Amino acid sequence: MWGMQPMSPAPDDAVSPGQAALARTDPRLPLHARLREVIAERVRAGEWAPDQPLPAESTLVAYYDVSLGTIRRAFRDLVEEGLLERRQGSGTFVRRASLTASLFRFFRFGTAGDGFPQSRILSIARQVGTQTITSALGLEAGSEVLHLHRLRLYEEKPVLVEDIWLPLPLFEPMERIGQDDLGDLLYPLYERTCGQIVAAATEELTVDVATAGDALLLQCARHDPVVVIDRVARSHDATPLEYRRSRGLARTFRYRIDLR
Amino acid sequence: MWGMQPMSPAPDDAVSPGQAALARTDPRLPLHARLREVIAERVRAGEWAPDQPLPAESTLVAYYDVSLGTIRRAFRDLVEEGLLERRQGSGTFVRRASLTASLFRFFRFGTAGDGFPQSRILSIARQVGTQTITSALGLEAGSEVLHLHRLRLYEEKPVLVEDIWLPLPLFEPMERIGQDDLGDLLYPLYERTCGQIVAAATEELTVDVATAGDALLLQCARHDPVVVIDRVARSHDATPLEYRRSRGLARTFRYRIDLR
DNA sequence: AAGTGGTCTAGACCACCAC
DNA sequence: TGGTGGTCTAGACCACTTG
Repeated sequence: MWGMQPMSPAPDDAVSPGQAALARTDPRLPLHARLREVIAERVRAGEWAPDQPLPAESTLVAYYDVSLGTIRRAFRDLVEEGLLERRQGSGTFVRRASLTASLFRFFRFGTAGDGFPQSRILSIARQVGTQTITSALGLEAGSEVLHLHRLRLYEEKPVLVEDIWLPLPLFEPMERIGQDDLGDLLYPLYERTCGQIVAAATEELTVDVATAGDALLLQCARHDPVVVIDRVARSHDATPLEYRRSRGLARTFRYRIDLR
Repeated sequence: MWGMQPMSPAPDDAVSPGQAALARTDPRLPLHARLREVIAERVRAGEWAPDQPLPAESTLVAYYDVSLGTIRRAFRDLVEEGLLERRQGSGTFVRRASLTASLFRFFRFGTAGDGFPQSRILSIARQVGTQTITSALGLEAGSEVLHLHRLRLYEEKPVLVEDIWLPLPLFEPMERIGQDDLGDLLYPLYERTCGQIVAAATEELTVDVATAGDALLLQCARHDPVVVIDRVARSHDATPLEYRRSRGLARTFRYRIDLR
Protein backbone atom coordinates (compact mmCIF):
# COMPACT_ATOMS: atom_id res chain seq x y z
CA MET A 1 0.00 0.00 0.00
CA TRP A 2 2.16 2.66 1.33
CA GLY A 3 1.10 6.17 0.59
CA MET A 4 -0.74 5.21 -2.58
CA GLN A 5 -4.45 5.53 -3.02
CA PRO A 6 -5.94 3.21 -5.62
CA MET A 7 -7.05 5.43 -8.48
CA SER A 8 -9.31 2.82 -9.99
CA PRO A 9 -12.65 2.09 -8.29
CA ALA A 10 -11.77 0.13 -5.16
CA PRO A 11 -13.50 -3.21 -4.88
CA ASP A 12 -14.57 -2.68 -1.27
CA ASP A 13 -15.25 1.01 -0.71
CA ALA A 14 -15.05 4.59 -2.01
CA VAL A 15 -12.22 6.85 -0.77
CA SER A 16 -13.06 8.86 2.34
CA PRO A 17 -12.88 12.69 2.28
CA GLY A 18 -9.74 12.40 4.40
CA GLN A 19 -7.98 10.24 1.83
CA ALA A 20 -9.06 12.65 -0.88
CA ALA A 21 -7.55 15.60 1.02
CA LEU A 22 -4.29 13.69 1.41
CA ALA A 23 -4.26 12.88 -2.29
CA ARG A 24 -4.33 16.61 -3.07
CA THR A 25 -0.95 17.20 -1.39
CA ASP A 26 2.49 16.86 -2.95
CA PRO A 27 3.02 13.10 -3.41
CA ARG A 28 6.81 13.48 -3.31
CA LEU A 29 6.63 14.39 0.40
CA PRO A 30 6.66 11.72 3.14
CA LEU A 31 3.19 10.72 4.22
CA HIS A 32 3.61 12.22 7.70
CA ALA A 33 4.53 15.59 6.17
CA ARG A 34 1.52 15.51 3.84
CA LEU A 35 -0.75 14.59 6.74
CA ARG A 36 0.74 17.42 8.78
CA GLU A 37 -0.04 19.92 6.03
CA VAL A 38 -3.64 18.76 5.74
CA ILE A 39 -4.21 19.02 9.50
CA ALA A 40 -2.43 22.39 9.77
CA GLU A 41 -4.69 23.69 7.01
CA ARG A 42 -7.80 22.65 8.94
CA VAL A 43 -6.48 24.28 12.11
CA ARG A 44 -5.67 27.52 10.32
CA ALA A 45 -9.12 27.50 8.75
CA GLY A 46 -10.45 27.68 12.30
CA GLU A 47 -12.16 24.30 12.28
CA TRP A 48 -11.54 23.82 16.00
CA ALA A 49 -11.76 26.41 18.78
CA PRO A 50 -8.77 26.54 21.14
CA ASP A 51 -10.65 24.77 23.95
CA GLN A 52 -12.19 22.02 21.85
CA PRO A 53 -10.28 18.79 21.26
CA LEU A 54 -9.37 17.61 17.79
CA PRO A 55 -10.57 14.13 16.78
CA ALA A 56 -8.78 11.33 18.63
CA GLU A 57 -5.85 9.51 17.07
CA SER A 58 -7.95 6.40 16.47
CA THR A 59 -10.59 8.44 14.62
CA LEU A 60 -8.00 10.05 12.37
CA VAL A 61 -6.36 6.70 11.65
CA ALA A 62 -9.63 5.53 10.11
CA TYR A 63 -10.44 8.87 8.44
CA TYR A 64 -7.11 9.27 6.65
CA ASP A 65 -6.35 5.55 6.38
CA VAL A 66 -2.84 5.85 7.75
CA SER A 67 -1.21 4.04 10.62
CA LEU A 68 -1.15 5.31 14.20
CA GLY A 69 2.57 6.03 14.05
CA THR A 70 2.11 8.34 11.10
CA ILE A 71 -0.62 10.33 12.85
CA ARG A 72 1.58 10.59 15.92
CA ARG A 73 4.54 11.81 13.88
CA ALA A 74 2.42 14.53 12.25
CA PHE A 75 1.01 15.60 15.61
CA ARG A 76 4.41 15.64 17.23
CA ASP A 77 5.76 17.92 14.50
CA LEU A 78 2.77 20.24 14.84
CA VAL A 79 3.30 20.43 18.60
CA GLU A 80 6.95 21.27 17.98
CA GLU A 81 5.88 23.93 15.50
CA GLY A 82 3.67 25.44 18.19
CA LEU A 83 0.31 24.93 16.48
CA LEU A 84 -1.05 22.19 18.76
CA GLU A 85 -0.69 20.96 22.30
CA ARG A 86 -1.45 17.47 23.59
CA ARG A 87 -2.67 16.52 27.04
CA GLN A 88 -2.63 12.87 27.99
CA GLY A 89 -6.11 11.70 28.90
CA SER A 90 -7.80 14.85 27.52
CA GLY A 91 -6.94 15.18 23.86
CA THR A 92 -5.17 17.31 21.28
CA PHE A 93 -5.92 21.05 21.21
CA VAL A 94 -5.21 24.15 19.13
CA ARG A 95 -2.68 26.15 21.07
CA ARG A 96 -3.30 29.69 22.23
CA ALA A 97 -0.30 31.97 21.99
CA SER A 98 1.19 32.53 25.40
CA LEU A 99 3.76 35.05 24.19
CA THR A 100 5.52 34.70 27.53
CA ALA A 101 8.83 34.82 25.67
CA SER A 102 8.18 38.42 24.69
CA LEU A 103 11.07 40.81 24.89
CA PHE A 104 8.96 42.74 27.39
CA ARG A 105 9.88 40.11 29.97
CA PHE A 106 13.47 41.22 29.78
CA PHE A 107 13.06 44.60 31.37
CA ARG A 108 14.39 44.36 34.89
CA PHE A 109 12.35 46.34 37.34
CA GLY A 110 13.49 48.32 40.34
CA THR A 111 12.55 45.79 42.95
CA ALA A 112 12.27 42.07 42.49
CA GLY A 113 8.66 42.23 43.68
CA ASP A 114 6.12 39.96 42.03
CA GLY A 115 3.51 42.64 41.37
CA PHE A 116 1.72 42.76 38.03
CA PRO A 117 2.54 45.29 35.37
CA GLN A 118 -0.22 47.90 35.03
CA SER A 119 -1.49 49.81 32.03
CA ARG A 120 -2.82 53.33 31.56
CA ILE A 121 -4.51 54.18 28.27
CA LEU A 122 -3.62 57.74 27.29
CA SER A 123 -5.74 57.99 24.15
CA ILE A 124 -7.70 55.98 21.61
CA ALA A 125 -8.65 57.39 18.20
CA ARG A 126 -9.01 56.68 14.50
CA GLN A 127 -6.26 57.85 12.19
CA VAL A 128 -5.09 57.38 8.63
CA GLY A 129 -2.24 54.88 8.75
CA THR A 130 1.24 56.01 7.77
CA GLN A 131 3.18 53.99 5.24
CA THR A 132 5.02 52.13 8.05
CA ILE A 133 1.77 51.20 9.78
CA THR A 134 -0.19 50.06 6.74
CA SER A 135 2.68 48.01 5.37
CA ALA A 136 3.20 46.31 8.76
CA LEU A 137 -0.51 45.45 8.86
CA GLY A 138 -0.66 44.45 5.21
CA LEU A 139 -3.23 47.16 4.36
CA GLU A 140 -3.54 49.44 1.37
CA ALA A 141 -1.80 52.79 1.69
CA GLY A 142 -4.06 55.37 3.31
CA SER A 143 -6.27 52.85 5.16
CA GLU A 144 -7.85 53.94 8.40
CA VAL A 145 -6.61 52.29 11.59
CA LEU A 146 -7.38 52.50 15.29
CA HIS A 147 -4.60 54.00 17.39
CA LEU A 148 -4.11 53.29 21.11
CA HIS A 149 -1.52 55.14 23.12
CA ARG A 150 -0.70 53.67 26.50
CA LEU A 151 1.81 53.66 29.32
CA ARG A 152 2.87 50.51 31.09
CA LEU A 153 3.90 50.79 34.71
CA TYR A 154 5.38 48.52 37.30
CA GLU A 155 4.81 49.40 40.93
CA GLU A 156 3.62 52.86 39.92
CA LYS A 157 6.80 53.58 37.93
CA PRO A 158 6.64 54.04 34.13
CA VAL A 159 8.49 51.32 32.22
CA LEU A 160 7.26 51.33 28.62
CA VAL A 161 5.51 53.76 26.29
CA GLU A 162 3.39 51.94 23.70
CA ASP A 163 1.71 52.87 20.45
CA ILE A 164 -0.70 50.24 19.15
CA TRP A 165 -2.37 50.23 15.74
CA LEU A 166 -5.27 47.93 14.79
CA PRO A 167 -6.74 47.36 11.29
CA LEU A 168 -10.08 49.05 11.23
CA PRO A 169 -12.92 47.18 9.70
CA LEU A 170 -11.90 44.25 11.89
CA PHE A 171 -11.38 45.99 15.21
CA GLU A 172 -14.28 48.46 15.16
CA PRO A 173 -15.75 47.04 18.40
CA MET A 174 -12.58 48.13 20.21
CA GLU A 175 -13.47 51.76 19.53
CA ARG A 176 -16.62 51.52 21.62
CA ILE A 177 -14.91 49.91 24.59
CA GLY A 178 -14.92 52.06 27.72
CA GLN A 179 -11.63 53.06 29.29
CA ASP A 180 -12.46 50.91 32.29
CA ASP A 181 -12.71 47.75 30.22
CA LEU A 182 -9.27 48.34 28.74
CA GLY A 183 -7.53 46.30 31.39
CA ASP A 184 -3.97 45.10 31.33
CA LEU A 185 -4.43 42.30 28.84
CA LEU A 186 -5.36 43.29 25.32
CA TYR A 187 -5.21 39.91 23.59
CA PRO A 188 -8.06 38.28 25.53
CA LEU A 189 -10.02 41.48 24.85
CA TYR A 190 -9.42 41.12 21.11
CA GLU A 191 -10.77 37.57 21.31
CA ARG A 192 -13.82 38.59 23.37
CA THR A 193 -14.88 41.68 21.42
CA CYS A 194 -13.66 40.97 17.90
CA GLY A 195 -13.25 37.19 17.80
CA GLN A 196 -9.62 37.58 16.79
CA ILE A 197 -7.08 35.18 18.31
CA VAL A 198 -3.43 36.17 18.38
CA ALA A 199 -1.42 33.05 17.55
CA ALA A 200 2.07 34.36 16.86
CA ALA A 201 4.11 37.53 16.74
CA THR A 202 7.39 38.83 15.40
CA GLU A 203 9.39 41.30 17.44
CA GLU A 204 12.29 43.41 16.32
CA LEU A 205 14.56 45.13 18.82
CA THR A 206 16.62 48.23 18.13
CA VAL A 207 18.20 50.98 20.24
CA ASP A 208 17.41 54.67 19.98
CA VAL A 209 17.67 57.75 22.19
CA ALA A 210 14.79 59.27 24.14
CA THR A 211 12.63 61.87 22.42
CA ALA A 212 11.11 64.75 24.36
CA GLY A 213 7.89 62.75 24.67
CA ASP A 214 9.76 59.66 25.93
CA ALA A 215 11.62 61.75 28.49
CA LEU A 216 8.38 63.15 29.86
CA LEU A 217 6.53 59.83 30.11
CA LEU A 218 9.45 57.65 31.18
CA GLN A 219 10.82 60.29 33.55
CA CYS A 220 14.29 60.28 32.06
CA ALA A 221 16.59 62.76 30.29
CA ARG A 222 16.41 63.50 26.57
CA HIS A 223 18.96 61.43 24.62
CA ASP A 224 19.08 58.69 27.24
CA PRO A 225 19.32 55.34 25.41
CA VAL A 226 15.96 53.60 24.91
CA VAL A 227 15.15 50.13 23.60
CA VAL A 228 12.53 50.01 20.86
CA ILE A 229 10.47 46.87 20.31
CA ASP A 230 8.43 46.63 17.10
CA ARG A 231 5.86 43.85 17.18
CA VAL A 232 3.51 42.50 14.52
CA ALA A 233 0.96 40.07 15.98
CA ARG A 234 -0.79 37.60 13.69
CA SER A 235 -3.64 35.12 13.68
CA HIS A 236 -3.19 31.42 12.93
CA ASP A 237 -3.66 32.08 9.22
CA ALA A 238 -0.93 34.77 9.35
CA THR A 239 -3.24 37.77 8.96
CA PRO A 240 -1.65 40.76 10.75
CA LEU A 241 -3.87 41.76 13.68
CA GLU A 242 -1.82 44.36 15.50
CA TYR A 243 1.22 46.56 15.01
CA ARG A 244 2.79 47.78 18.23
CA ARG A 245 5.80 49.93 19.00
CA SER A 246 7.09 49.96 22.58
CA ARG A 247 9.86 52.16 23.94
CA GLY A 248 11.54 51.50 27.28
CA LEU A 249 14.59 52.65 29.19
CA ALA A 250 17.66 50.77 27.97
CA ARG A 251 19.15 51.01 31.45
CA THR A 252 16.62 48.46 32.72
CA PHE A 253 16.95 46.06 29.81
CA ARG A 254 18.68 42.71 29.83
CA TYR A 255 18.29 39.83 27.36
CA ARG A 256 19.69 36.33 27.50
CA ILE A 257 20.09 33.79 24.71
CA ASP A 258 21.48 30.26 24.67
CA LEU A 259 23.42 29.23 21.59
CA ARG A 260 24.27 25.71 20.50
CA MET B 1 9.60 -7.60 29.30
CA TRP B 2 9.37 -3.98 28.89
CA GLY B 3 12.04 -1.93 30.55
CA MET B 4 12.74 -4.59 33.16
CA GLN B 5 15.96 -6.48 33.38
CA PRO B 6 15.69 -9.87 35.07
CA MET B 7 17.50 -9.55 38.39
CA SER B 8 17.92 -13.26 38.84
CA PRO B 9 20.54 -15.09 36.76
CA ALA B 10 19.11 -15.30 33.26
CA PRO B 11 18.92 -18.81 31.90
CA ASP B 12 20.37 -17.93 28.50
CA ASP B 13 22.93 -15.18 28.87
CA ALA B 14 24.57 -12.56 31.13
CA VAL B 15 23.50 -8.90 30.81
CA SER B 16 25.57 -6.82 28.36
CA PRO B 17 27.46 -3.71 29.55
CA GLY B 18 24.85 -1.66 27.71
CA GLN B 19 21.97 -3.18 29.63
CA ALA B 20 23.92 -2.65 32.85
CA ALA B 21 24.38 1.05 32.06
CA LEU B 22 20.66 1.37 31.39
CA ALA B 23 19.87 -0.36 34.67
CA ARG B 24 21.82 2.33 36.53
CA THR B 25 19.44 5.11 35.38
CA ASP B 26 16.22 6.20 37.06
CA PRO B 27 13.73 3.36 36.42
CA ARG B 28 10.75 5.72 36.76
CA LEU B 29 11.69 7.43 33.48
CA PRO B 30 10.52 6.12 30.10
CA LEU B 31 13.01 3.80 28.48
CA HIS B 32 13.77 6.24 25.64
CA ALA B 33 14.63 8.94 28.18
CA ARG B 34 16.92 6.61 30.12
CA LEU B 35 18.61 5.53 26.89
CA ARG B 36 19.02 9.17 25.91
CA GLU B 37 20.76 9.94 29.21
CA VAL B 38 23.17 7.03 28.82
CA ILE B 39 24.12 8.04 25.29
CA ALA B 40 24.42 11.75 26.18
CA GLU B 41 26.77 10.78 29.00
CA ARG B 42 29.01 8.87 26.60
CA VAL B 43 29.04 11.82 24.16
CA ARG B 44 29.90 14.28 26.92
CA ALA B 45 32.68 11.97 28.10
CA GLY B 46 34.21 12.47 24.67
CA GLU B 47 33.85 8.88 23.52
CA TRP B 48 33.40 9.93 19.90
CA ALA B 49 35.20 12.70 18.00
CA PRO B 50 32.95 15.07 16.03
CA ASP B 51 33.86 13.51 12.69
CA GLN B 52 33.55 9.87 13.75
CA PRO B 53 30.16 8.14 13.49
CA LEU B 54 28.45 6.65 16.54
CA PRO B 55 27.54 2.96 16.35
CA ALA B 56 24.72 2.23 13.93
CA GLU B 57 21.14 1.86 15.11
CA SER B 58 21.21 -1.89 14.59
CA THR B 59 24.34 -2.22 16.73
CA LEU B 60 22.81 -0.24 19.56
CA VAL B 61 19.59 -2.23 19.38
CA ALA B 62 21.59 -5.36 20.23
CA TYR B 63 23.90 -3.64 22.73
CA TYR B 64 21.15 -2.07 24.83
CA ASP B 65 18.53 -4.72 24.08
CA VAL B 66 15.83 -2.22 23.16
CA SER B 67 13.77 -1.93 20.02
CA LEU B 68 14.71 0.15 17.02
CA GLY B 69 11.93 2.65 17.68
CA THR B 70 13.27 3.37 21.14
CA ILE B 71 16.79 4.05 19.84
CA ARG B 72 15.36 6.32 17.18
CA ARG B 73 13.29 8.25 19.74
CA ALA B 74 16.38 8.78 21.91
CA PHE B 75 18.45 9.90 18.91
CA ARG B 76 15.73 12.20 17.69
CA ASP B 77 15.57 13.94 21.06
CA LEU B 78 19.34 14.29 21.17
CA VAL B 79 19.32 15.85 17.70
CA GLU B 80 16.63 18.27 18.84
CA GLU B 81 18.71 19.09 21.91
CA GLY B 82 21.63 19.90 19.61
CA LEU B 83 24.03 17.21 20.77
CA LEU B 84 23.94 14.99 17.67
CA GLU B 85 23.29 15.24 13.97
CA ARG B 86 22.21 12.46 11.63
CA ARG B 87 23.04 12.06 7.97
CA GLN B 88 21.17 9.46 5.97
CA GLY B 89 23.55 6.96 4.46
CA SER B 90 26.51 8.17 6.56
CA GLY B 91 25.65 7.80 10.22
CA THR B 92 25.06 9.67 13.46
CA PHE B 93 27.65 12.23 14.59
CA VAL B 94 28.51 14.45 17.53
CA ARG B 95 27.58 17.95 16.50
CA ARG B 96 30.09 20.79 16.42
CA ALA B 97 28.69 24.11 17.59
CA SER B 98 28.14 26.39 14.65
CA LEU B 99 27.23 29.41 16.77
CA THR B 100 26.19 31.13 13.58
CA ALA B 101 23.18 32.31 15.52
CA SER B 102 25.51 34.54 17.51
CA LEU B 103 24.31 38.03 18.19
CA PHE B 104 27.18 39.25 16.02
CA ARG B 105 24.94 38.43 13.09
CA PHE B 106 22.50 41.06 14.20
CA PHE B 107 24.66 44.09 13.59
CA ARG B 108 23.70 45.69 10.33
CA PHE B 109 26.63 46.92 8.37
CA GLY B 110 26.94 49.93 6.11
CA THR B 111 26.59 48.09 2.85
CA ALA B 112 24.85 44.82 2.23
CA GLY B 113 28.10 43.37 0.87
CA ASP B 114 28.87 39.74 1.55
CA GLY B 115 32.46 40.28 2.76
CA PHE B 116 33.73 38.43 5.83
CA PRO B 117 34.20 40.16 9.16
CA GLN B 118 37.89 40.69 9.96
CA SER B 119 39.75 40.67 13.24
CA ARG B 120 42.69 42.64 14.57
CA ILE B 121 44.32 41.45 17.80
CA LEU B 122 45.38 44.49 19.82
CA SER B 123 47.06 42.67 22.69
CA ILE B 124 47.45 39.28 24.36
CA ALA B 125 48.75 38.89 27.92
CA ARG B 126 48.38 37.07 31.23
CA GLN B 127 46.50 38.77 34.01
CA VAL B 128 44.99 37.95 37.39
CA GLY B 129 41.27 37.51 36.82
CA THR B 130 38.85 39.95 38.41
CA GLN B 131 35.95 38.60 40.39
CA THR B 132 33.63 38.93 37.37
CA ILE B 133 36.01 36.98 35.14
CA THR B 134 36.82 34.13 37.53
CA SER B 135 33.21 33.62 38.51
CA ALA B 136 32.14 33.53 34.84
CA LEU B 137 34.83 30.93 34.14
CA GLY B 138 34.14 28.96 37.33
CA LEU B 139 37.67 29.53 38.66
CA GLU B 140 38.89 30.31 42.15
CA ALA B 141 39.25 34.00 42.98
CA GLY B 142 42.65 35.34 41.96
CA SER B 143 43.32 32.71 39.28
CA GLU B 144 45.49 33.69 36.34
CA VAL B 145 43.83 33.98 32.95
CA LEU B 146 44.88 34.83 29.41
CA HIS B 147 43.48 38.11 28.09
CA LEU B 148 42.97 38.88 24.41
CA HIS B 149 41.93 42.33 23.24
CA ARG B 150 40.72 42.58 19.70
CA LEU B 151 38.80 44.69 17.24
CA ARG B 152 36.37 43.24 14.74
CA LEU B 153 35.92 45.07 11.47
CA TYR B 154 33.67 44.79 8.48
CA GLU B 155 34.88 46.24 5.22
CA GLU B 156 37.64 48.11 7.08
CA LYS B 157 35.16 49.76 9.45
CA PRO B 158 35.28 48.93 13.19
CA VAL B 159 32.13 47.19 14.41
CA LEU B 160 32.90 45.49 17.73
CA VAL B 161 35.50 45.84 20.49
CA GLU B 162 36.12 42.52 22.24
CA ASP B 163 37.80 41.44 25.46
CA ILE B 164 38.33 37.68 25.71
CA TRP B 165 39.48 35.79 28.81
CA LEU B 166 40.62 32.14 28.79
CA PRO B 167 41.29 29.88 31.81
CA LEU B 168 45.01 29.45 32.04
CA PRO B 169 46.30 26.01 32.69
CA LEU B 170 44.08 24.85 29.84
CA PHE B 171 44.81 27.50 27.23
CA GLU B 172 48.57 27.94 27.73
CA PRO B 173 49.31 27.00 24.08
CA MET B 174 47.35 30.06 22.98
CA GLU B 175 49.96 32.29 24.60
CA ARG B 176 52.65 31.08 22.23
CA ILE B 177 50.58 31.57 19.10
CA GLY B 178 51.97 34.17 16.72
CA GLN B 179 49.84 37.17 15.84
CA ASP B 180 49.64 35.93 12.29
CA ASP B 181 48.01 32.67 13.30
CA LEU B 182 45.31 34.49 15.21
CA GLY B 183 42.99 34.55 12.26
CA ASP B 184 39.34 35.43 12.26
CA LEU B 185 38.03 32.25 13.80
CA LEU B 186 39.08 31.51 17.36
CA TYR B 187 37.03 28.38 18.03
CA PRO B 188 38.73 26.16 15.43
CA LEU B 189 42.02 27.48 16.84
CA TYR B 190 41.03 26.39 20.34
CA GLU B 191 40.34 22.91 19.01
CA ARG B 192 43.59 22.73 17.06
CA THR B 193 45.96 24.05 19.72
CA CYS B 194 44.28 23.10 22.99
CA GLY B 195 41.94 20.28 22.01
CA GLN B 196 38.99 22.19 23.43
CA ILE B 197 35.69 22.05 21.54
CA VAL B 198 33.14 24.79 22.10
CA ALA B 199 29.73 23.14 22.15
CA ALA B 200 27.42 25.84 23.50
CA ALA B 201 27.36 29.40 24.72
CA THR B 202 25.17 31.74 26.71
CA GLU B 203 24.95 35.38 25.72
CA GLU B 204 23.54 38.28 27.68
CA LEU B 205 22.71 41.54 26.00
CA THR B 206 22.55 44.94 27.70
CA VAL B 207 22.83 48.57 26.64
CA ASP B 208 25.45 51.04 27.88
CA VAL B 209 27.03 54.28 26.69
CA ALA B 210 30.42 54.53 25.00
CA THR B 211 33.51 54.97 27.17
CA ALA B 212 36.46 57.02 26.00
CA GLY B 213 38.12 53.79 24.84
CA ASP B 214 35.02 52.69 22.92
CA ALA B 215 34.77 56.09 21.25
CA LEU B 216 38.36 55.89 20.04
CA LEU B 217 38.15 52.35 18.68
CA LEU B 218 34.62 52.46 17.31
CA GLN B 219 35.04 55.98 15.94
CA CYS B 220 31.99 57.37 17.70
CA ALA B 221 31.23 60.04 20.29
CA ARG B 222 31.47 59.46 24.01
CA HIS B 223 28.08 58.59 25.54
CA ASP B 224 26.73 57.25 22.26
CA PRO B 225 24.62 54.16 23.07
CA VAL B 226 26.50 50.84 22.73
CA VAL B 227 25.24 47.28 22.92
CA VAL B 228 27.18 45.01 25.29
CA ILE B 229 27.24 41.25 24.69
CA ASP B 230 28.56 39.03 27.49
CA ARG B 231 29.27 35.48 26.36
CA VAL B 232 30.31 32.37 28.26
CA ALA B 233 31.30 29.52 25.92
CA ARG B 234 31.29 25.95 27.24
CA SER B 235 32.38 22.45 26.24
CA HIS B 236 29.99 19.53 25.89
CA ASP B 237 30.44 18.72 29.58
CA ALA B 238 29.55 22.32 30.50
CA THR B 239 33.07 23.39 31.54
CA PRO B 240 33.46 27.14 30.86
CA LEU B 241 36.09 27.64 28.16
CA GLU B 242 35.88 31.33 27.38
CA TYR B 243 34.42 34.54 28.77
CA ARG B 244 34.01 37.28 26.23
CA ARG B 245 32.66 40.83 26.38
CA SER B 246 31.87 42.57 23.11
CA ARG B 247 30.80 46.18 22.69
CA GLY B 248 29.28 47.51 19.46
CA LEU B 249 27.48 50.59 18.25
CA ALA B 250 23.81 50.41 19.15
CA ARG B 251 22.96 52.41 16.06
CA THR B 252 23.83 49.42 13.87
CA PHE B 253 22.08 46.83 16.01
CA ARG B 254 18.88 44.98 15.19
CA TYR B 255 17.51 41.80 16.72
CA ARG B 256 14.50 39.77 15.65
CA ILE B 257 12.56 37.13 17.54
CA ASP B 258 9.53 35.05 16.56
CA LEU B 259 7.03 34.34 19.29
CA ARG B 260 4.38 31.65 19.32
C1' DA C 1 -15.35 2.67 33.43
C1' DA C 2 -14.37 4.59 29.13
C1' DG C 3 -11.55 7.16 26.30
C1' DT C 4 -7.41 9.68 25.56
C1' DG C 5 -2.52 10.12 24.55
C1' DG C 6 2.25 7.72 25.89
C1' DT C 7 5.43 3.90 25.47
C1' DC C 8 7.35 -0.14 23.45
C1' DT C 9 7.99 -3.74 20.26
C1' DA C 10 8.64 -6.23 15.67
C1' DG C 11 9.32 -6.23 11.03
C1' DA C 12 9.12 -4.45 6.26
C1' DC C 13 10.75 -1.65 2.41
C1' DC C 14 12.95 2.85 0.61
C1' DA C 15 16.54 6.48 -0.26
C1' DC C 16 20.93 7.90 0.33
C1' DC C 17 26.09 7.56 0.74
C1' DA C 18 30.65 5.64 0.38
C1' DC C 19 33.60 2.18 -1.25
C1' DT D 1 27.23 -3.33 -3.35
C1' DG D 2 26.58 -3.07 1.55
C1' DG D 3 25.46 -0.39 5.27
C1' DT D 4 23.26 3.74 6.99
C1' DG D 5 19.33 6.33 8.44
C1' DG D 6 14.13 7.40 6.90
C1' DT D 7 9.38 5.90 6.43
C1' DC D 8 5.45 3.10 7.31
C1' DT D 9 2.73 -0.39 9.33
C1' DA D 10 0.48 -3.40 13.03
C1' DG D 11 -0.55 -4.39 17.52
C1' DA D 12 0.14 -4.55 22.54
C1' DC D 13 -0.06 -2.59 27.14
C1' DC D 14 0.39 1.62 30.34
C1' DA D 15 -0.88 6.13 32.55
C1' DC D 16 -3.69 9.77 32.81
C1' DT D 17 -8.18 12.49 32.79
C1' DT D 18 -12.89 12.86 32.86
C1' DG D 19 -17.53 11.46 34.10
